[in-house]
Amino acid sequence: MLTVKTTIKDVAKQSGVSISTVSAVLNATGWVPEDTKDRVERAINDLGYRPNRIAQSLKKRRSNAYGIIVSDLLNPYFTEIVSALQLRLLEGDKYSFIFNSDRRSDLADKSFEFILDRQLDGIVLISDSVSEKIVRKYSKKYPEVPIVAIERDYDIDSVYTLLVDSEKAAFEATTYLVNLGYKRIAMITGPSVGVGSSSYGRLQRTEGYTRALKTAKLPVSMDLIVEGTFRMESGEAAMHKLLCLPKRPDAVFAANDLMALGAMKALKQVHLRIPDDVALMGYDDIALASMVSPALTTLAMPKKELGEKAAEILLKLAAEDIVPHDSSEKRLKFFNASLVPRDSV
Amino acid sequence: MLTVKTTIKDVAKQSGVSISTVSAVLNATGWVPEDTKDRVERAINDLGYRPNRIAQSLKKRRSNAYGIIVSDLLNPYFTEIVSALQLRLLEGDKYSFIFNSDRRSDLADKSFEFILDRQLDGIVLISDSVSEKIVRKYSKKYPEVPIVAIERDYDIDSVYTLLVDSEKAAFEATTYLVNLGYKRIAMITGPSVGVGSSSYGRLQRTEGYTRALKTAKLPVSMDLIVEGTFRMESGEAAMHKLLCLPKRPDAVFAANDLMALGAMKALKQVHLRIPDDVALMGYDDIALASMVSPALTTLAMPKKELGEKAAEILLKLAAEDIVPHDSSEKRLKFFNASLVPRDSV
DNA sequence: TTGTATGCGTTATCAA
DNA sequence: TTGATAACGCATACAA
Repeated sequence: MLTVKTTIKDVAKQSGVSISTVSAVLNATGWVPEDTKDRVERAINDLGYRPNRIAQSLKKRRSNAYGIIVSDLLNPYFTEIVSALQLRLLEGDKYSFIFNSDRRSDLADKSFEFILDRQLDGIVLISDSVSEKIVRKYSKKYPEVPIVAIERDYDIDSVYTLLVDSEKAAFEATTYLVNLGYKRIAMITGPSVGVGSSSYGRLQRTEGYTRALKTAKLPVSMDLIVEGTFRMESGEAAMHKLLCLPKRPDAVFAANDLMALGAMKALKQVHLRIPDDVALMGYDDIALASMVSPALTTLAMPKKELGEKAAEILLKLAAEDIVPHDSSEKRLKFFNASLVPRDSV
Repeated sequence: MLTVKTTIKDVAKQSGVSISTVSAVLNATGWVPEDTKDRVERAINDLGYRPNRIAQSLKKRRSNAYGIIVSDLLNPYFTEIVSALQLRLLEGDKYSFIFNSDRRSDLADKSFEFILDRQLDGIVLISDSVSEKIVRKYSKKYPEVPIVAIERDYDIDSVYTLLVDSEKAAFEATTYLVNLGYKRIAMITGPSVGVGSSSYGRLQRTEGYTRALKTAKLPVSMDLIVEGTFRMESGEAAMHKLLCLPKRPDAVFAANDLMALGAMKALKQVHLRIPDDVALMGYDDIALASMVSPALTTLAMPKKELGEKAAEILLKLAAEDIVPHDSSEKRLKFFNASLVPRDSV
């Protein structure tokens, strides 16, 4: 857009100094005497001058801004992570842009390229928005742009990876149900194809569930494992499917809260009591989980910690002004999800 | 970040032509013979060349990208609008960045400046994230950058404004409750200070409620009007306050769904039945409203339409390549919210 | 048809 | 201390 510009040149003319002097006071580089500094600052104010960030970026080859790619803005799990991440970044005086790929991986890949082409200083990938192929390609092409992946294990050395040990958490959750005496524990899993299928936690959660059943010498029945999409409606559909079974489950473990909420709706529709008829366990601990009734027992993902850790990695790298691979920072970090007992179990 | 660059120059050298030829094939301007075009394209591929968008922006003075500012990413109402907006923009081959001001108006203002300084091609403000003062200042300073405001009436001529007639909707909703025989209808309003207080719908909703009561010759009691923050917890707190009244309300109209959900939790805590003991009406129709139990009766904000309309205004302006004030487009557009009867009333 | 030269708004180097 | 001036990577008017 054709911007009416008041450039550094105008400021220089107005204050009767050269542009390099103006630049010096703007960036606090070099020493400028108080009086000229005042003159320049007044000129800046009078003209309402603001440095053109695009020109700055072109010259400095850094933008002071980061990109965040998320696959589904409608899932509170993501927005809760993003909120923490952005806030922490802002405290470090860095801006961030959010890209929502809206569950379409082609968009995620395009966004990823777009970010890189705009020379953002770093990028955070949450869950499985961007394909491994693209990340691999660009991490090689732009080795100096740090990439932080949350809940996605790219198996690319240069990528900072934050994972949650979901297998353990799911094992504990399922064992908890077992110990309470539930015998037919069903699971609503994440999708095996499409968005969400490559998130780190997806398989892990199912594996933890399976291991717990085996450990407890309970049968693992394929009938009791039904696949969802991580979205609410899919939880509802999955629950209906489970209710059609000749012998319905007495407990259901959903791979995320949204699906658990969907399952809750399905149960209420057929007037089954929670937890008396069917117990319900979710995963994520989104804000909503404690608001519904009965309040949802779930596994708390360390969303705030994940977001903040990602921000801190980025901020540290920026402060050290080093290329990612030279950092002393460990590249792989594990977090834990913890059980939050509420009324639905 | 020090990007290893393969520039247009490298491509030119590799393919044995000049940079202007490369630029010509890249931008499809001018006529380049097939064979040289092929050579250039092969070189681009071999080198993995990608145009530097920052340099492009600096030169072309447009970035092909838009900024979206939102005050609370955790409120699904916003993300539902944003999703529709982004998708439509993408279909028009435009990118957009989301800024979440996280309910802090200072951040919103800073983000707004940041966007403008980065010469994004336009900006969408949702609800009341950015202050009027800042918008006024910059709309004057950058008259060529279109600004679209959703549910916020800035009273600045150049701003495209999309509003929903909430007074009418709230009137209808309240009248609906009256007609069903409810006599003590309470209202949980939006905040009179802080984030949300300047959103267009806030006062409107309360006014529609008041007018409906007056029309029905029902008393308007200040005790029955309690203020929330548009967040879930505030709805819970407000409901508790209402329940402490000597005579409790038989219906509650919350100014948004999130607060209605909070109120629902409060009611369940004290084992009051919905709608038998207390009926509940929300506003927004977020996805969740239909999932809770009882399903929430609410007023459907035209979120998709609002987002898409904003995108279309921007796309149209970009296509016409005209400055905003010369557009034939009407600058103020009203939408309607419609009643969605469900089980909670 | 292709190449050269200039400028977009900054920052940074180096003389003065 | 301050001021020219050369990049940054690209697009484009104009020349060849």
